[in-house]
Amino acid sequence: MTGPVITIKDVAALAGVSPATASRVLSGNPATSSEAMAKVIAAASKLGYHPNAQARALRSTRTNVVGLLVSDVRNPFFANLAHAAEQAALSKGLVTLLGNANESIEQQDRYLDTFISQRVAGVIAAPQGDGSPSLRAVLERGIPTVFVDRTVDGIDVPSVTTNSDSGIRQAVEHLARQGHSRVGYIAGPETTSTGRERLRSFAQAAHDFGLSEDPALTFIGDFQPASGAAGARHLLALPQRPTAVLAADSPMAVGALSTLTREGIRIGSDMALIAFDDLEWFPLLDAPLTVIAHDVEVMGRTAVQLLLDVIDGRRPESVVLPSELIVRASTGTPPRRQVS
Amino acid sequence: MTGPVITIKDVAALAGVSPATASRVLSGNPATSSEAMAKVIAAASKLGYHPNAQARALRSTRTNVVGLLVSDVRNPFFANLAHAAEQAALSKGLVTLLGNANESIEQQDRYLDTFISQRVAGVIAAPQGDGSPSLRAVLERGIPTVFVDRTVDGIDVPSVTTNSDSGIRQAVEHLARQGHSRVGYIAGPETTSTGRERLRSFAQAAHDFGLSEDPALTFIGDFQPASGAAGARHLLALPQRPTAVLAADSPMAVGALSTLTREGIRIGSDMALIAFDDLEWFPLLDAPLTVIAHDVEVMGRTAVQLLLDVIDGRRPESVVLPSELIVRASTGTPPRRQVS
DNA sequence: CGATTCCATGGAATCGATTCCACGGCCCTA
DNA sequence: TAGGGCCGTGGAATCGATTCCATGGAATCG
Repeated sequence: MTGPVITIKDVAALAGVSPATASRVLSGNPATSSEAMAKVIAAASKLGYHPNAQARALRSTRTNVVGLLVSDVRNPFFANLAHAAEQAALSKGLVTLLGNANESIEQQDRYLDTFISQRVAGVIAAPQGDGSPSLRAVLERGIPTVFVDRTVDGIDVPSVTTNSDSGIRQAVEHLARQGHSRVGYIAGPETTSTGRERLRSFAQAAHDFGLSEDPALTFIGDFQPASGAAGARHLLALPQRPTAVLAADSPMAVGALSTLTREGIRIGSDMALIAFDDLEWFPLLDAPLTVIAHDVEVMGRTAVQLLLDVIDGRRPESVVLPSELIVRASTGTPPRRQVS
Repeated sequence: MTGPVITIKDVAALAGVSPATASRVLSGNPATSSEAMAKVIAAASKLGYHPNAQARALRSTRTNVVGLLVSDVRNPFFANLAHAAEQAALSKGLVTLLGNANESIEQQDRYLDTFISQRVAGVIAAPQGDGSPSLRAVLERGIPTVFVDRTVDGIDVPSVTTNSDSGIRQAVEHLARQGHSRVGYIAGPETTSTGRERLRSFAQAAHDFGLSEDPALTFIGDFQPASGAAGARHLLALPQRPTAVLAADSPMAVGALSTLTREGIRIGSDMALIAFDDLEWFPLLDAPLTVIAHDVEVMGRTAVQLLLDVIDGRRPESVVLPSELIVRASTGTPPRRQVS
């Protein structure tokens, strides 16, 4: 069943050199003669040698594995982020161990513990909560870490995040100009920095642009589709319905959209809708969706670059990427006069 | 910078036992006294001990890491599959190393080599091509392997796949009944088993139900959005346009949808459209999309179960899951009479 | 031409855990 | 009471690679 295991000794024996020399050749150490190099390489490929990463990592205390912790790969934002980061890492010779926290702090910690045990070269995380024990353990061990998309208050590591505030202000201003005064907001969970920040931005902008500050207009969701649907149901059940809805991420926007559509409400005329995050199919909807967009691709690549900087002992500055409003038909028409 | 590294010796010393005993306690070996157990556990948690997975794997030649190779996490089908498999694996105590082949055989091999070097406990792969060297190396080493979604001709490993044929026949029959006779097909690449099988099913069904067998109606894409758009452009440029289009996966369907919409073609009335794979937002489109659906969740869980069987030395039967047509408005109306 | 430096090489220690093996204490039975 | 079996424990070997250190031969310099 299990084939023969080829070790570096087998390679060395076939090449007629010592394991030490074989190791030097195979790990690119310059102190080797070209003839030894040729023989070792020939022997390795002849035997189909695959170095044992465990043994290598154990001795050299270095690995080429980075841990990437996201909250849910089914969220296209994180799928794209994971893809971008993974491709960027690969191009630098690093492979990615993907952890899915499932928006759960417990699962997040489970993966962080795994990352520690695997002695990963670094961690890129979209963290939750406010500094779980496992997250602190990662940092205490000095494992190079960067945050992506989200941060944790009081933990000072380099990060790449989106400035949600500008996009949200643009969105609120846009709605206010269209004549909306009651705008529902489906927020992310308060255990995430993005959930908190976007809510704060929305509240501030609503105040600044003279929208209703009725607390019932805010529904706290969990960044997943079902809570978007729940949020929409909540907003529809209010005695005074909002005329526009802003959702703090795209899965919740999809959930809300689904509920609104099922209730026979026409997006763009009966109700305006704006999503945070742009997806490639949002323009294809009946009423193409107005969104607050940001560049996931750049975010992923930047996170890898920051991590490499940290690994190399530098102390890179955090990066904040812009967000901007893209107006489409879902906010195309002014609100109907309130029948009330 | 780097914190102190806690080894099992430190734990043993604090607990007042030998490293051997500490190891037995920490790895659940029953041959330990309850007092030793208590002391070791107390010491380990006091020191914040995280076992070195490398050392453990090196000695015991077992790991709790499984490699999951998909072609593109940005494809929601694979994102959902990865999520399902990862959650199922996690519940069995396994963590997942995710590889993204990006529909490229070269990247696929790169990850497979990494899996070998990492000495993963098993591999779940959606393979490409026909048995690349790295794939053969995985199998020759006796690494437990299962295929998911796709297979490779001539390589006999347990797999969990979808019976696309039934769904495609239903789709073709449905279109034929609606009066369509020229149906365009945007196929997957011939380097994948799903690409080949679905094309074969479509051709056979087109023949059986009396549709045009004009080869120009088939466009070979690569399962990615851009090729769906290219396929749509190709079909629109034909002297005799088709009245319906079937796309072999959802990203290509989205690409096609995007092009068709931009060209001012109304889905459901000017042109029927069917996608393979159902996404949660497909019902939300202007013309909700008719799809051939299958259960990704079950596929992911089943793949993990098969892999565990193989790891335990059993020889499980491959599983074939059903697919079925879900009719929505995108194929709602019969084709317009050909103006030609 | 002798002394010094340089460099490729091999031997052996090492990383941190697991596990084989031997040992000693205890209980049970003859 | 003596002998056999059982069980928890510690010492030491081991996994496969890297890397320190010593060595010997070639090259360089005065």
